[in-house]
Amino acid sequence: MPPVAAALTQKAYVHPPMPGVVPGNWQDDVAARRPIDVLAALGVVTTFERNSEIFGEDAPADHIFMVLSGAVRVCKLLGDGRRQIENFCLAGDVFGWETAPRHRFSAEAVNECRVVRIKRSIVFARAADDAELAHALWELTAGELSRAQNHLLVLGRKTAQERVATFLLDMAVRSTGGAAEVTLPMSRQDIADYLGLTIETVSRTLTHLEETSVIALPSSRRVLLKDGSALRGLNS
Amino acid sequence: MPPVAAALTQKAYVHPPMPGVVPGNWQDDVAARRPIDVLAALGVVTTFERNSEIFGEDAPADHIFMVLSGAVRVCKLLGDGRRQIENFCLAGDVFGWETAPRHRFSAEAVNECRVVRIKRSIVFARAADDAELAHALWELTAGELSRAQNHLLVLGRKTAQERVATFLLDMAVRSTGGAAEVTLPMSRQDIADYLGLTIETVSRTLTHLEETSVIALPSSRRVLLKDGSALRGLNS
DNA sequence: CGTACGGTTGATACATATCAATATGCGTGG
DNA sequence: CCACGCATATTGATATGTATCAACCGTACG
Repeated sequence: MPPVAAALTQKAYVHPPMPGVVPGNWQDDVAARRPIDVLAALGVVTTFERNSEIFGEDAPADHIFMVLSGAVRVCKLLGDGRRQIENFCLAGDVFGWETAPRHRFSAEAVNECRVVRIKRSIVFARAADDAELAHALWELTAGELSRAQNHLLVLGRKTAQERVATFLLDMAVRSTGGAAEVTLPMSRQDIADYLGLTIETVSRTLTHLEETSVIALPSSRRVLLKDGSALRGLNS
Repeated sequence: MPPVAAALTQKAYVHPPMPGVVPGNWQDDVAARRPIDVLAALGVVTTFERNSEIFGEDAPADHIFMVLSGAVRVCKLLGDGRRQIENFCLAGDVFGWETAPRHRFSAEAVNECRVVRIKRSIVFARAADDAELAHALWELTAGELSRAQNHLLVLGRKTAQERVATFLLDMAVRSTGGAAEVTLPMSRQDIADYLGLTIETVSRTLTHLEETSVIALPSSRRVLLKDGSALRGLNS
C-alpha cells in the first residue's frame, strides 16, 4: 500500500527500508531505537517536495511529525512578511509536538523530504500507560527548549560572524556528527531568517570567513570547516 | 521552624500565609491549586535579596523553584560578559526545571523575592506515580518553549520599538492580567538584556513612546499603557 | 547636603540593512 | 552539446538603526 493510500484509510503504513542517513538505523537496530521511533512505526510516511507546506501556522495540531530524510524548517511570520525560522529539523528530529490544539508555527520542506506523521491521539493514548514514552516526550520538549534558549543568546547578543560560526558548527554536529565538511540543505535566505540577518550579510560573512581561511566553499551549499578552533572561538 | 533551618535539615517547611499576589491564593483556594502548587507545598521557602544569585550557570540542578513574590531573571552569559536574559519569572512561575543534571543558565533575584525550592528527586518520585503531575510538568516545559519561541521572533526580526511594545504588553498581561498600568520590577539594563538592546536604546524608545502619547511614565518604573491599540499594532 | 546609582539625553561611530548590479549554477529545450 | 532563462548567490554603494562614548539629571539615602 502506497503512503498516500495509507493516509486516506488512516491505517499504519510500514514503509520499506530506506537509503540515506536515518537515526538508529530506522526499524532495523532494535537496541538503538528510541521510544519515539517505536511510535513512529505507527505513523504514515509522506513525501514532501521542496518548499511545500507540511502544516500552516494555526492549523489544527492533530499530528506530530518525525523527519526521516531531508530537512524541514519551522517558522513564524510577522504581518508584513518578516520571517523567523525557529529551527531546522533533520533526520530523526521531531516537530509539531505541543500542548496546544493548534500549531503555533508553520513547517515547510527545505528540500524533498520524507516525514512520518503520527496521530496525536495515538501518542497521548500510548503515553498514558507508558511512563518511559511519556518521559521521552517530555525530554523531547525539554531538548527543544534548550535549543531555543541557546538560539535566544545567538539572536540577542551575537554578531553576524558569531551567528554564522555558531550555525556552521551546529549544522556540522547535527548532520554529520561533527565532520569537517557540511552540505547545507537550505538556501541563504533560510539561513538569514534563522539567524536574524539578511541574505547579503550571510553571504558576505561566509565570504569573509573564506577569505580568512576559516572555511572553504567548494560550492555555495558545501562548506569545509578548515579552522575549527577559530570557529569555536567565534562561538563562545 | 524557620526556612533556613528547614533547608539544613532537608525537611519540608510549610510556610505561613503570605501577603502579596500569589497564584491561586496560595495554599488557601484548594480548587484553583495547580499540581505544581501542591508540589510546592513540600518545598522550602527562601528569601533572596535584590541581585543575589539563586543558582549559577552549570550548577548542579538538584532543585526546581517557584516564585512566590518578586521577580527572578534567568540568564546566560557570553565569555566577554554579554548577557542575554531568557526570561523574567514572576509570582507563580517555575524556573530551574530541566532534564539535564546541571542548570544551563543562572537565576538571580531582580528585587527582593520569595522563592520555594523543591528537591528535584521529590518531583521525579511524585511524577512517577502521578500522571496528572507528570502531564503538568510537561506542560510547564512546553509553555516555556512557546514563550522562548515567541521571544526568538522578537529578537530575530523585530525593531527596537516593536520589542519594547511587545515587552510592555507582555508584562502588563503577566503581572496584572492586562491592566493599563504596570510597575516594572527590573532596571533598564535588565530590559535591554532581555530584548537584545542597549540600555540607551531602551530609554530612548520609552521616551519616544511617551512623546507620541502611546504610554506615560509617571516614574521610570511605572508605565501607563495609554494607547493599547498602538502598542498592539507594534506587536504584530 | 552631598554622594551614588539609575536613568536620560546628545554626538558620533559602526554593523548591518537596503538598493542595485552582476555572477553563478542549473534545468530545459532546441 | 550548447544556448537560454530563471533562481540563487555574490558583490558593490549607500542608508540607517542601533551601539558607543560621554555628559548630565534626578531621586534615594546616608
